[in-house]
Amino acid sequence: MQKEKVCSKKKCFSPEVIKRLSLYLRDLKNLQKQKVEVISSDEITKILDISSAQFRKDLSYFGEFGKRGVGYEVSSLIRELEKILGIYRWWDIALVGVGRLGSALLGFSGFPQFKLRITAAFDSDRRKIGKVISGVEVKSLEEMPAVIKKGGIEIGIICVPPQFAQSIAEKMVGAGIKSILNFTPVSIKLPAEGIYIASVDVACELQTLVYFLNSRR
Amino acid sequence: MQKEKVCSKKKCFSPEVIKRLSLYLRDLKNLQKQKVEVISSDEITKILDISSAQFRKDLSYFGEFGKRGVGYEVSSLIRELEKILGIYRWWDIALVGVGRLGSALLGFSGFPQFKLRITAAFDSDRRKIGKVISGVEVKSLEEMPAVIKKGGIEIGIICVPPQFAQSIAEKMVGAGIKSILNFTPVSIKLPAEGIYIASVDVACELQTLVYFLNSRR
DNA sequence: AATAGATTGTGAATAATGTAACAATTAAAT
DNA sequence: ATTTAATTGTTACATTATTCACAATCTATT
Repeated sequence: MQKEKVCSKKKCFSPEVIKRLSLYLRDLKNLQKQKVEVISSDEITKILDISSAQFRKDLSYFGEFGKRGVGYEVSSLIRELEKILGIYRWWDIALVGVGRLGSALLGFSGFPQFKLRITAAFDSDRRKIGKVISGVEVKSLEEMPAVIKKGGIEIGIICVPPQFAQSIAEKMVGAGIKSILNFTPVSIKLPAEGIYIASVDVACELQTLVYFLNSRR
Repeated sequence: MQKEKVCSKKKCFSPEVIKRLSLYLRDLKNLQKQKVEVISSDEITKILDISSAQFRKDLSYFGEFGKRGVGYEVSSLIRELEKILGIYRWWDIALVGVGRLGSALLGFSGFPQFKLRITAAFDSDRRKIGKVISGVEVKSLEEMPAVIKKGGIEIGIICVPPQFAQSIAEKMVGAGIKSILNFTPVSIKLPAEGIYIASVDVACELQTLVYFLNSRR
């Protein structure tokens, strides 16, 4: 992922645009639950804490979805964003490392809303293999490549202990995984082009907060 | 947090610099475990997948930590980064919402390395109150303000169901919390100035991956 | 002591990103 | 049928972030 640019019909834009788009979608769905039917760029960006120009510009890369003088119809903008983001079919996910965090993710209720589902889970610990967690059977690591290939799974989540992250990532890519969400606190290096890696490092997030806390004295 | 700029002795820089600094620290510690004693900006940024100029520039906002012609002494750069990031004392954290994710975070082993520790946990579920998870006793939500005040806790983690996130955040801030890590899939709005909020939304991260997967066809 | 090779720190140049401003359009009010 | 008020889509502009490029400095070698 990193800094490569993306191009649509209109122009080139940064991956940040896509991140924001999925935030827009999230908050629009929340608004829909609150029975909001129409919203202006000004109102929604008050919630999101960004400028209304940015919201409009982000959308403009993909088309015209609002009505001048009126705003955006929530339900139709949701549909359009889902189309843009690829939420028109279910996306299967393979998770490796069924520790505390892995188990928590297996039970995460926020996935179906976005047509995401973890359909396979793997661990090297014999005691975990065979267990069913939130409806998903934990399989042995040896089975991973076959299961990923057979299921055509393209998304992987890594929550193994850090020392195994790199080799698991390589195995995943070898089996056909095209993008990875990495929860381990290590940088993963992949030689293959076109594999996307996103990382979540809780300690790093907190450290950033600590810096700002500390700098205010 | 968002887009406000930060200033040190030298110049103004974006919060992104701080995020990278904590990544540098993380990877330097990993290198130290591998007995690497000196490293050049070129070598470390190969691991990090950024340009060496960026690494050097990021550091330059805070001082000169390398030796020309040689590189950076790993242990001393770690010390300097810890100083910059505020890792010179322990930082206590209050966690609200002891569900699957909350429990996972309570047991997360990556915190002590960065002098972070969750010292208080709260939940509204009577069945959870009184339980001890990873050495931390779960207390009732009603006790939260007093415990936060008494302990001088300034960092909060929110992993409650989304509908409660906003009010929990407000309560936390009222009790003295200065920065929040939000794991719920909602935008939190705080009127108070100078409160930092970082968010981790797993579904959004995955959606971004899906977009890139999908756009490659 | 001088030279060669390596690597930092940083000002200047470039590239990317975000914002402002306004014409175009809509709907409601008169 | 006009006018008014609202709000989008987009171009031009401003700001911010990243990279380049090279003088300064260090170590090792001759």
